[in-house]
Amino acid sequence: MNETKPTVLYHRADATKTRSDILRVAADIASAEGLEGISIGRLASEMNMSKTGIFAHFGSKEQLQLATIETAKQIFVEQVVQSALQKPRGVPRLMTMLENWLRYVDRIVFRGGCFFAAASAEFDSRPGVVRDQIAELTRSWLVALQEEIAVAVLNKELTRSIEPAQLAFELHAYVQEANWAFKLFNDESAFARARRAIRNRLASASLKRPPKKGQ
Amino acid sequence: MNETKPTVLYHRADATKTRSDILRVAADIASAEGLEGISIGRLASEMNMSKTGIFAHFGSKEQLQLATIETAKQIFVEQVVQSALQKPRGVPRLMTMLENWLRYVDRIVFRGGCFFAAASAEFDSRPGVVRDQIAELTRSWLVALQEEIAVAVLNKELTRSIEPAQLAFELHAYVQEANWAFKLFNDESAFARARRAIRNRLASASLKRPPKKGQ
DNA sequence: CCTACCGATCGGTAGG
DNA sequence: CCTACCGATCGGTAGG
Repeated sequence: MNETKPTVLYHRADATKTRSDILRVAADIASAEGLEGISIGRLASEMNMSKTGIFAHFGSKEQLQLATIETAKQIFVEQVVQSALQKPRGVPRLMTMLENWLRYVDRIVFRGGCFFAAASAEFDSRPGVVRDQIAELTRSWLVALQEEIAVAVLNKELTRSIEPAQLAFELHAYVQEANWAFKLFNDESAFARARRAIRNRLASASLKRPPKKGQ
Repeated sequence: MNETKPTVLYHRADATKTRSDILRVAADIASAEGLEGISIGRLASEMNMSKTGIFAHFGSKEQLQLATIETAKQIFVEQVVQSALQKPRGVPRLMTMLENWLRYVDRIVFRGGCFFAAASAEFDSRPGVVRDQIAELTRSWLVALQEEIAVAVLNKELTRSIEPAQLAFELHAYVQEANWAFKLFNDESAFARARRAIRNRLASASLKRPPKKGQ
């Protein structure tokens, strides 16, 4: 079946490529069907490889899950974080982070929506290193939002009565809700709702002008 | 092992009781480990019954999942909805619904947090009747919030510029975020954050007084 | 990277 | 409600 049949040794470059191919497939499956859903047999058939061919790259299912999370993190950074780092700190960077996140969900970078939203819901009641890793990465995203808010306060873009952790909680809630509604109801308008919520919340937290009531 | 060994027929009342006992265990497991996590074998060992003893009550795993959702719905109505129906319509009832929900998560009615938050994240990418049922029940909770907001606007408790679906999106986002943060970070303070967010949002949407900026 | 295999567990059935 | 069983699939191992 295979065109090349390596006899004993494998080129390290090929193995690295194979590994990262496996992990991209794994991350996509995991976002939709869970990190427990990425069975080694399933990956094998999807990659046209033997089970042990997959297994050899990771050594255990838990290691496979951890490697999948690492891959998802790289994709997340690439899609959501990187371009925001070009923006001035404070509100502009904060807005870009949130907007990038919404578009990353809308563009279906992962079939199951935000990888970390799915993974954290799946593992929040399963103690272990997988859960710990998911929590740590998610925490650092929340902290990044929070730090940008703190900068915005220092810049006087936002009133100094703002508590960064509180505002980060609220803004993060909006985007998570958009992911949730989009996935569960197939409802594109969830993104517009999240954008509106963000805009209003930042307006009411800004010094510039008194917030318009209601909407 | 069992004290009573029915030979051929079973009292219908006993069977009904057994069924509901199975389903309460199933709902608790499902909230933490997913609706796919409630295997028939696992339920059998947890209930000290045979697999077919469990199976006979439902006929298929999918029917078991649907019955588990129905049980979770009853528990949700009992814990979150019922006492709110005693309150006057509009803002008082809305606040009670949200507060009951936060306490239902904090009190760990289900080991995995809100049953429907867990189930919707698990099934949002798995088409079928299970997903449809989860979506429908969740939708009706969102609509209930929305209707209470609409009443509050009619009552002039909230400004008429409020769009109920938008405000429901935001308030629902806060409580979901609290469940998420509580489960993932074991962080009790998430409830206080949600309460603060709700209070501020309703204040800025109310006619009574100009919202305080920031907090 | 492969074939061949392991014990455990899955949902489900036959028959009582 | 039970025992006894089915084929499929799980994570993982032996040996190459």
